Amino acid sequence: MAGRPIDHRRRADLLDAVVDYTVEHGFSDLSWRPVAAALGVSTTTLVHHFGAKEQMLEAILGRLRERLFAATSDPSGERPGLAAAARTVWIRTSGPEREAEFRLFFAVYGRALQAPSQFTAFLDHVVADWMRALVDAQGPDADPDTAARTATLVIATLRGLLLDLLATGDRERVQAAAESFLGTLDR
Amino acid sequence: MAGRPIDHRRRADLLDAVVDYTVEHGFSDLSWRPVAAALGVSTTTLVHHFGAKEQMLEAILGRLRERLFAATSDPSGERPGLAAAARTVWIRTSGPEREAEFRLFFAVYGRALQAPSQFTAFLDHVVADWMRALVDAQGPDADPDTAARTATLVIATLRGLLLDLLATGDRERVQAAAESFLGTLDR
DNA sequence: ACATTTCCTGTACGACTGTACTAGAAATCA
DNA sequence: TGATTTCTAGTACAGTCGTACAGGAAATGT
Repeated sequence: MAGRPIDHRRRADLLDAVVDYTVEHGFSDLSWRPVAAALGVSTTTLVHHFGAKEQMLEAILGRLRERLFAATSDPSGERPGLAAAARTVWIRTSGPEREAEFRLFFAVYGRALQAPSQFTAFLDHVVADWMRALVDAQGPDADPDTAARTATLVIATLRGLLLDLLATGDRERVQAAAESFLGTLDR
Repeated sequence: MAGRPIDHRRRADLLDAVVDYTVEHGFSDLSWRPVAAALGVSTTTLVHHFGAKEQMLEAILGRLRERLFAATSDPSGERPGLAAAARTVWIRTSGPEREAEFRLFFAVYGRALQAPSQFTAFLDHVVADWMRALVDAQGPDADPDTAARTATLVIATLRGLLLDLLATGDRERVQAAAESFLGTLDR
């Protein structure tokens, strides 16, 4: 009963590097050998830590979700109301810092829609996570149905605007539409 | 100066069948041999008619765009106003008949965002086509800037809602949000 | 020191990829 | 009929894919 202990940090570091590579090089053509070459390790090292390729994809998606959630969620425990929460989310998602990660996000989203059984974890969270946050932002006194309807609308609009921005790069037009929408939430 | 004439209809029929296959089997793993087997032809037949694989992908995307545009655009030359136009678009896009095609649409959209240089034709049209239609629906007297802003918002919201619907299948919640949004356009 | 487990590598194998090449059948004009 | 072009199929080739296998180095408990 002994042996070398499992190095969990090693796997976490590798996963972070793999996610970085995926964000930059895309997700559809991902394969062991180019990733391993970019990280300076052998393909068998990656196989050893992640098992099958499908398991590595799951790990990548989970890590990506952690990153995007951490980047857009507000660490402060305050409850600033729906309008302010939506405005914060838009500012953080539309900024150029997270652009590459959101391109990957939508690439995964689209692929998940065509192969739902292979991306159940992603699809279960892709709407529910933000729904929870935006419903909470409306306070405990809001009517649940209208709160859900409003949260749905906010998520859809902001994501649709982000799709437009990433596709066209026309920040001026998209930003004007976003401000118009966010303005309606203040009332 | 003779020879067998080029059979353009043959290519068009093959393309339609290939698009059908792509809608059903997805777009990321598309390759010659499975498609040819499904159509009952040889791989070299497909190569002969489409050239390189990248050219076939372009042809598929173009044909898909024609289908979606024909399915959502209103053949009547009337000008029913923005609210009615948006409502028509939502009804036609959210119906279950076109679900598989829109799953493919978003899969292509996501992939195009990660490899923009390979999908310039798609990205050039993905917003502009609907923009033109929704700006026209507002009539020639509308202020161009506000018309563009409103059209941008309508496209983004409807596409975001469609993303939600396809991901969650929660038609009741999404439909309620859509009606709430479409109601604001009537004023 | 020794057994045991993990970490990492190199190699190998079958499956699949895009596509170039060859060749026969079909359809046209001269 | 004959020349010419298209259509279709079969074959082959180099490359990539995921991953199974064997073995050496490192790190632990006994």
